[in-house]
Amino acid sequence: MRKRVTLKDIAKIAGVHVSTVSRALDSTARYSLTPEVVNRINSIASELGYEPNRVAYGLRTNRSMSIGIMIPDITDILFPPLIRGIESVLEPLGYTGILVNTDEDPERERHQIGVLRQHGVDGLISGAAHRDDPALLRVFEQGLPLVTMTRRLDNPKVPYVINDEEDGFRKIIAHLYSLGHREISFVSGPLNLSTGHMRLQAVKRNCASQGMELKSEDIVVANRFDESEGRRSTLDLLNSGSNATAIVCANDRLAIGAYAALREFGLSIPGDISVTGFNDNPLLEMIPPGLTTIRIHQFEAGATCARVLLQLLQALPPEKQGTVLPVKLICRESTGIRKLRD
Amino acid sequence: MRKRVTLKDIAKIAGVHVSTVSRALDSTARYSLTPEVVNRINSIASELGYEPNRVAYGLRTNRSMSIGIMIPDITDILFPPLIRGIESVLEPLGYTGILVNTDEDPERERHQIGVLRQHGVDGLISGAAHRDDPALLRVFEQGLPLVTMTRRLDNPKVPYVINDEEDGFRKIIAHLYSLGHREISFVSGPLNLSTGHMRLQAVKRNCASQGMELKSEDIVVANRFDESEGRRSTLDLLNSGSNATAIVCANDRLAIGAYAALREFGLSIPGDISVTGFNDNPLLEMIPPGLTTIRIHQFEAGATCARVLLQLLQALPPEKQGTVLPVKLICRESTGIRKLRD
DNA sequence: CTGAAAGCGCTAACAC
DNA sequence: GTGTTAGCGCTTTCAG
Repeated sequence: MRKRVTLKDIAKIAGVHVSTVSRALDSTARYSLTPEVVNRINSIASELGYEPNRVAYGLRTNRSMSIGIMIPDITDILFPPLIRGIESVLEPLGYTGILVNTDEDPERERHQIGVLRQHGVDGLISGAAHRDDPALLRVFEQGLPLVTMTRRLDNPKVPYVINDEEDGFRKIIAHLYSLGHREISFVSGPLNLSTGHMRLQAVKRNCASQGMELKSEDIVVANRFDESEGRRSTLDLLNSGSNATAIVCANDRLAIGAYAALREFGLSIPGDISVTGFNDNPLLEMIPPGLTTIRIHQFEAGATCARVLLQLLQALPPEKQGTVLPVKLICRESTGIRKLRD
Repeated sequence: MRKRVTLKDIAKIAGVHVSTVSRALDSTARYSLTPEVVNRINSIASELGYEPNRVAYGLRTNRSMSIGIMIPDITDILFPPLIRGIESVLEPLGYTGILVNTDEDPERERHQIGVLRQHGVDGLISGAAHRDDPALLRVFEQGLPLVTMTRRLDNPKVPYVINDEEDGFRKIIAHLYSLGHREISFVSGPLNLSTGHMRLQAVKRNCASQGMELKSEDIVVANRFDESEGRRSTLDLLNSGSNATAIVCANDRLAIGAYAALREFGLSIPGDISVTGFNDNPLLEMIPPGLTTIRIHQFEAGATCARVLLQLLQALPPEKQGTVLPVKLICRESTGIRKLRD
């Protein structure tokens, strides 16, 4: 491979010292040089196709200009837009992201954090946080800038950006109530994730305040936020002979699983039973009946995380520890007026 | 932030020289030391939570242990599995991936290549290659290990891993023929991409050899591999009054767009017209009618790319310049026997 | 305004 | 077997 051009190469040609070249190429240090020499050096640099060596820069300055992005699984349609959001604010500032998957496995997460450390990332954005997450907590305590995305730790000190789950389920419950539903069942996400936990709390609270029934037999907890668990959970619900007229799901993937289960039982949506989701995955519109759900701002969530991290990187105290992004109810065809009892 | 533990710290405690510590921690250099001192150093290192500084390592050895992964847009469901495939082989060897999006924009691609260079990536996997791609060609000529994924350059020297598009469309055309179809139309992908170009050639060739008609008016070229272009292209086709009884699409997303267009025309699939795709996106099964398509091995494609890159990194001549992965026909409900003319 | 020199943390000859 | 030394490419004091 052809050798890279270095400051030394430029210095030799320009007949100046490397430190002069370094200054000429650094917009904040340029001021101290003769414009003439700055121009000469710049033109030589671009002629030679000089690319600064960030590895050397990083060693010297202890800033790698890279940030770690941790995700449970990039294959989940939820995460790519978040990543683009992060990129949209970090890239213009010269940062690059190193992406790793944790598969919700704490051991793997620990390992990946080590890898990111070794690379000297300047900060960390985690979309893979668990409520109790010793590895992330240690990162935080060691002072490496960290913000969690879409999820949060139980520990309130760790900066986070999440969606307004409370408001989302308030809207869903109110919507169902207005359609005449008085007893619902809930397919919850895993409770070791803040999303799982908070959504369950939100549903309980809002049912109570609306005067809707949510029996404990009508709550089933999925082990993962995915279709197969959505199907399994819904089958459990159906087999238990519940009277609920609507199934509220903690996210869209669970709801799609619920569709499958209901189909197997020969029940129609929303004729026999209504179903709701959370997130508003883009492909949803193609899957009939269109799912009534809550739209979150994925791209914006990523971008906000990046902005918060940026403040942390500049050692500014973040404006606030946690940011809660607004959400919106999207009504489609999966919810209808309560079926009359026969 | 708490200062990182360095070799020097360990050396001081162990009462040896840094180079001794370096050797003790390097499994290939350990042999030259007393087992006793190796053990002592290792235990001190793990006690202190030593993490090697890859930036320093990289500067010294000129190997960053990172590889660049270029993707048009991570938001496209096609790419995440490829990335997991790459990761599955590179990660165990200690490599990490730096992911960048190009949005099919050559200028952005050029920029991202620069960024990756600056980070000193040891190699590059591009899923964003264009048939004529000066920027990638330059990377190749400069000797930076490079392999293109799922797509290839026209220049046959650049290593690539692609799917067997020829065989895929052979299977599709044969399938349609067996259902009685004799005249089809084709929604092609962009011709500046090898996938677009090769699929068009494959369809033409296989129609000819089967004795099926593919009029030039029955070919419409989409500007992007996405749903909106699939819809637009299909509308063009329908408005032109073609006699084709099946619409072959260059990928699944175009086919989903075709579904929308046909729905708007009040045509039923496959009653009035059959539709086929390519790729077999996982969510497809949920969208009725189930799309008949070609399944490619996404994860495996990524993994294969990584393996090829690994050979290149060890300066081994790759076993072959190009790898073509097998594909499989998946028959669902979007194809049926040819509608009888009225 | 520019040069000299030190050093970030690590590896790899080369000594002894 | 282990220590010494040099240096990867860069930034940043300190001189002059």
